[in-house]
Amino acid sequence: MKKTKKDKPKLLVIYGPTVTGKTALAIKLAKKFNGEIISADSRQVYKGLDIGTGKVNFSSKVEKHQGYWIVDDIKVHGFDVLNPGKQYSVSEFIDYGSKSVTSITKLGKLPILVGGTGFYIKSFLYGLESQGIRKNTRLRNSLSKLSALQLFEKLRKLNPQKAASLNRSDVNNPRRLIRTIEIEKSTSKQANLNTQRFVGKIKIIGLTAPNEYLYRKADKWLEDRLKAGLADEIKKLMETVDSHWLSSLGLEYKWLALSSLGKKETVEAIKRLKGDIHAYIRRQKTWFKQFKNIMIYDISKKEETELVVRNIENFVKN
RNA sequence: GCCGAGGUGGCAGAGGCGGUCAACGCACCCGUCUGAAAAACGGGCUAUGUCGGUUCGAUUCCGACCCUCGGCA
Repeated sequence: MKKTKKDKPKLLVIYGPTVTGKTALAIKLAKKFNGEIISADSRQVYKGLDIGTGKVNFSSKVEKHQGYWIVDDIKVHGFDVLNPGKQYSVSEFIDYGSKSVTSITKLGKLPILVGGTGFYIKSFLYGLESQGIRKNTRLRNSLSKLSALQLFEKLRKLNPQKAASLNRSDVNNPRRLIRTIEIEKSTSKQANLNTQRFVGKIKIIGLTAPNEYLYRKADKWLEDRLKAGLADEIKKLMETVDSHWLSSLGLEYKWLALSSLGKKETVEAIKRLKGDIHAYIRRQKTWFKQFKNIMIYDISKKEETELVVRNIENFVKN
């Protein structure tokens, strides 16, 4: 059978800051439109990070597998992909996501990409040119001792134009500078440039709400997770995983690890954690403008949430 | 009531022996983003308790008042 235009793959994307109910909506939509979910979340990929990453609501029926969960009878790809302590990156996400989309599409189902990691979603949809340029651990180790200023000088010698093009934020950002140098030093730079991206019909739904609304919801969410054993989850992880790795994850894994180690009073840690979550919500919101043709809905307004389903109905039937 | 200490931005808290004062952190707001992205990084916001006095000039010196915290009663 020949493929017609109708066979062009479709992808539904749901993006939004934490606590906007992305997963719950995705599950609802997956049931309604015969879909499967792909989690675009840099922390949910780890096994054992369940409560803190909010993989699912407590009321959901869950069946865990390596690399995916079945939640309320819906398959969610991208959970428990690797063990805690390991490194993950966008590049791996792109590969994983592509494979998942392909396999879901083959089943005749609708792939639904949902997550709060804007960088992953953007790269997946529009491509990541430098994807082929791998990380160079030895180089990174030696560069990690240098200051941002020193790194910048190094980059300027390698590629003055590139150095001059950096914005004020990146000039002071050691991590970004190291990566930029890494790309410059890559011997097969041109050959490795990759322009692969998702090809097909895309529908992007953004979920949001006013800051204060999300802050309140996030604080409540955290209190609930604490009652549900979040601290124990982290203590358990600390038995097998380096605490530096844990705290490099940020948010709950950082602050509760610190308090568990006695480096911070628990009350203080929770307070700071809430502040960090609020800041994270703000940062996530700035990603909305990175997506083309995104339709943004305010979840604090009931009318708008009803529009979402209708909107997607059109996309699916098209 | 008396004695002592003190009142600095939304909070916390430095400094300043009179000269556009005003750090850092937290909160809040805005932003950056091509292999760590819940990371990393950039920018912004608001202040000297009140009223007088001395002085060219007061956040800094003097006085009164108000308030807070200790101690004595």
